[in-house]
Amino acid sequence: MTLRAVKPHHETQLRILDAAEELFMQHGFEGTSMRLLTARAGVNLAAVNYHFGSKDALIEAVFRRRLDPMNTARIAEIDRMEKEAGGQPLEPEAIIRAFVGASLRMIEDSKCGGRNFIRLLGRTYTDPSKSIRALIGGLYAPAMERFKAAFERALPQMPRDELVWRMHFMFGTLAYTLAATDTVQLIAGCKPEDRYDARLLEERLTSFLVAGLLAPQLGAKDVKKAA
Amino acid sequence: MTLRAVKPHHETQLRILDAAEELFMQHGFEGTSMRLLTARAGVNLAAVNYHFGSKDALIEAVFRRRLDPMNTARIAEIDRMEKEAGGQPLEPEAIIRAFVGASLRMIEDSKCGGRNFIRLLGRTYTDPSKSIRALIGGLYAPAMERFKAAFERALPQMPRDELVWRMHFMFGTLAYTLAATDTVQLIAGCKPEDRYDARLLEERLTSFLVAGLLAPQLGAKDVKKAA
DNA sequence: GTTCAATTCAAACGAACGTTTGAATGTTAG
DNA sequence: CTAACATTCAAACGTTCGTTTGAATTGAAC
Repeated sequence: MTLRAVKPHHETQLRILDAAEELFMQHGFEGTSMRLLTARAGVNLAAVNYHFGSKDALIEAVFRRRLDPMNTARIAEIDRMEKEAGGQPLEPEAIIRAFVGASLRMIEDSKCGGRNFIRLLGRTYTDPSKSIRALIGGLYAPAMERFKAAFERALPQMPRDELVWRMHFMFGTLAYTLAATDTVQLIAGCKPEDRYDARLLEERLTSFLVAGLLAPQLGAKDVKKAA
Repeated sequence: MTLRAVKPHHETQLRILDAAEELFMQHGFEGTSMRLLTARAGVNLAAVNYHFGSKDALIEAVFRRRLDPMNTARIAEIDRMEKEAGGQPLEPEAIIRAFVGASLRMIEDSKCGGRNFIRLLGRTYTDPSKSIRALIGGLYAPAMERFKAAFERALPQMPRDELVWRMHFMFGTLAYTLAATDTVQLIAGCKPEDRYDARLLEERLTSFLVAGLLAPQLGAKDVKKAA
């Protein structure tokens, strides 16, 4: 035929990755069997092992596909903002927005299909498997270091370990918010009507995180007393 | 024999619950097989089905054992504080401390063995299985409602949906902090030396959460713009 | 048209899973 | 002692898991 379909560097792999993203989110890694996954993707059972090698390798590929570009974009945005500021340290709020925005923008982008991934990612931070957490940690490490440096420049008066803990809290708030989209209903008393508005959520989340990051620090006596 | 061991309302059940708590935390529910679990507990393979009925029923029992007393204690503490205040609304910080303290105190109490449970609990909020999240949600519902009422009295000027979101954020921060005790190292750059000091952590966490709860609210224009 | 490598396919592999069974053992009461 | 019950035990149940196999099919190069 004259009009050839573009070669998608093998569509089978994409079908598998998309199905895996959705099913891993719904049922977890161990709860998703290869038979269900390949059936959903419309490919043969052996296709995963042929194209990816193993189920574990597929899991890694699922995360790499989205996480690598996302964290690269985060770092690039911080670099751009710092260059734009001309040596001046950034506003804490701007740094937070750069980090939070990258996740929330993926929720909106339905074409990217990243909504499933974001929820999957949120719950994988606390996955029982040590190897999976190590994988995620490794993929996040460069961005984490970059943001820590930006925060240190923005908040030179804050002790190092205090900053580490507050970044941990902020990271956790974001992760949980993305993962547990249905737990809000538990607090609210079940009203799923409130459709996810990523823009509004970003404002609420940023406001919360900025306040937490800049919260009054413990006095030396408090730390002493606790120790 | 004359000296009989006290009957612990069947020690086998306790051995199973303790082993389940530890192994569920380490490997997750699906990642923990009955054979490994019963071997760790030092009981026969069939003991779980005999005493609890099924693996799912065991999971529920693991949560009920700790969660019911914990949330009962939380509600009792709020009731006590409100009675002590004599009709006056409570300080937001006091409410937060009542909620956070119940979790963190269990970490310290090594006799209770609740440290495993707390970490297990933290990651179960985002468990893929809908039935498990429903179980946790049901066990939390009464305490959640009680705390929401206390917050509404403490912050009468805050819109209802704003409060719901901020409680969601606070709950998430706590859950993640408890579950991902090793992710701090990712941010800090791997230093497991800093042993968990629950008292100090409570101060840090409370300071962060109070600031977040009382953060400046979005202006009406922001909400309008986003919608 | 033939060749050759890449991919898909149906079928099967051994292992591990949660659960059940029926006999053996321990415990309590008459 | 014995009857009745509760608990433990080794063994097996049927099912599902991730993976492998070897033949069939496809698509491009010569």
